[in-house]
Amino acid sequence: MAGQRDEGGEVVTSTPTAPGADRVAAPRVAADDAGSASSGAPADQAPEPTARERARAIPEAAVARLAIYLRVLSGLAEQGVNTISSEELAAAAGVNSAKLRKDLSYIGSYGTRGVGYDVDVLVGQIERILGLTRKHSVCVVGIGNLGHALANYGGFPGRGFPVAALFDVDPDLIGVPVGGIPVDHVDDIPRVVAEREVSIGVIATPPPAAQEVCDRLVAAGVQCILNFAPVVLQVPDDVEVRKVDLAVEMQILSFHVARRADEAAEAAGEGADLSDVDGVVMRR
Amino acid sequence: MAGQRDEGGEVVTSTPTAPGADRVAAPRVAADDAGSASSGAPADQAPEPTARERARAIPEAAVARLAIYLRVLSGLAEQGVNTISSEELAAAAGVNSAKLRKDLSYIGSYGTRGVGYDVDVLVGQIERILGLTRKHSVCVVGIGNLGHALANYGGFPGRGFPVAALFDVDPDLIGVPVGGIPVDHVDDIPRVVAEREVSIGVIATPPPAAQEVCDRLVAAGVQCILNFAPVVLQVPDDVEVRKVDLAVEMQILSFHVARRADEAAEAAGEGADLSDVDGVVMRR
DNA sequence: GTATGTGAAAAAGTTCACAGCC
DNA sequence: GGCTGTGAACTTTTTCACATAC
Repeated sequence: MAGQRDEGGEVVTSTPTAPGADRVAAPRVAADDAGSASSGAPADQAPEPTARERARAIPEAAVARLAIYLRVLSGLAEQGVNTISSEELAAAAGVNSAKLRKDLSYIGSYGTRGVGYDVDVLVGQIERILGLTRKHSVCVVGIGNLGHALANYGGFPGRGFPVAALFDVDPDLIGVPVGGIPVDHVDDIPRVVAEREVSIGVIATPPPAAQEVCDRLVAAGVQCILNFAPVVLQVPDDVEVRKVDLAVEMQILSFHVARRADEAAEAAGEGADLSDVDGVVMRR
Repeated sequence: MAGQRDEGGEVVTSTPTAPGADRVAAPRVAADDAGSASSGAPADQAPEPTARERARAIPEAAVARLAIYLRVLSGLAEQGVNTISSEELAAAAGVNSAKLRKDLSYIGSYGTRGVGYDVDVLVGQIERILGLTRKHSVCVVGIGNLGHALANYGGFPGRGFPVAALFDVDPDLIGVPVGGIPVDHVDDIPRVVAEREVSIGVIATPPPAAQEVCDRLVAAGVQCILNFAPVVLQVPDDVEVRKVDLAVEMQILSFHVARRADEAAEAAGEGADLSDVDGVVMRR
């Protein structure tokens, strides 16, 4: 049990105008010039799923879960576990096993029937699909409390995401090393981002500054942004934004506290009603 | 445009065995304990949908968005805006207007056709639904980099979430005030949580400690947890867990970077195919 | 004329359940 | 006997489109 939902941040991307086109194999022109299928990318016809196309077909929700499976699997690998069944892995990841198997099926068939999955193989395949075989340099903008904490992670979660630059506007901070990296002025974003090939920008500024910082990052060529500022960022379609929003998280919890209280109240009422029905008057 | 998805954390709750039962209005007997109608906002009076029952019916996904609308609306209210259309509000919140209207419809009908919504009314209603009319005391466990940052928010995002207690295991930290609140030892969780009526626990410990801390919080009666540790927490069905997972967020961004690169490559390949179709043999 | 509120349709995501393979 | 991989059924969420009300 312990059903789990997961999913995070916001996605602000290419929003395909034609809905559903996402999962469908490239439509293209109907006229398939049969034989002429060139070696390069034989989309239709030939099976050959090609990691490329497969990546396209992975539901957004499954991607988030793959990252979790990866973490669980890495832990298992360290403990020397070699093989695991979908049931076990699902339990460890807090999802049900059918979902887990379906998620894994999006990336290919790497299990062995009657046996389970090889942990190392799975780790490798998920890393490949998530693009973790490549390093993604990160910059953090806004070196306040949170920015500090982020910078000090020194090499973002699980490595593969080295922090390559820090930015702020505070003159007192410029040049000061935080987590080993000197802070640059936000005006230098274009130059530094280009020089250090930053591909992911993390925004940890106060809300009023977030949109402008975002615009600068985008202008500098950053296409992926993780936003901690409680602001809805407006970005071009080709930029991906995910957000981490404390206030929203707290308020969702608040909603559930309230709902729970209401249910309790309701249940009490129901109990009372039933008592009445049963002829019993005292409640509880 | 700029379609947005949103949703965060994980939900590990009551998982109703009967699917779909969630959305159904409480069966109950008509007999509603009349008097209990909260004075503040006499909703519809006539059929009395009862905020209680309605809250049950709000899709999880909509709740997260309501929190965002609330923030946008609060900003507008401060700017002196009195009325707003679904189209405008949707744009500001980064969703499409149909979705926004549907989301708002879950909480009631507070708009005026041909006009739009009264900002203050909407703020009030969303706050009510999210349970923000009540204060929810928060405790933070794990006063490291992140815990510090969280404690220093001093009164969590948008107030209504006062930080009432801090916990750690480090003897050097015990008694030291952070953000004005002295740190207690995790062994004191039961006592302090009860005394200060903490209803939300925030876990910012290193991964290995997270599950145990979680168990202690749950044992102390905390039913809502916000987890920053990169660990899948196992909790009873009646406890709500949401998580904020840096590594997962980064990896999802990584996936999109990779996908984007693949698409670019594919597009190049497709161009070549088309050349073939056109009778042109040379690619590129 | 304008904009909400909402049924009905479409899409996305989840779960079931079992054939297929070890 | 046991476990994966997946089509099909089902649930949830999103989008459409328009009657309804101002």
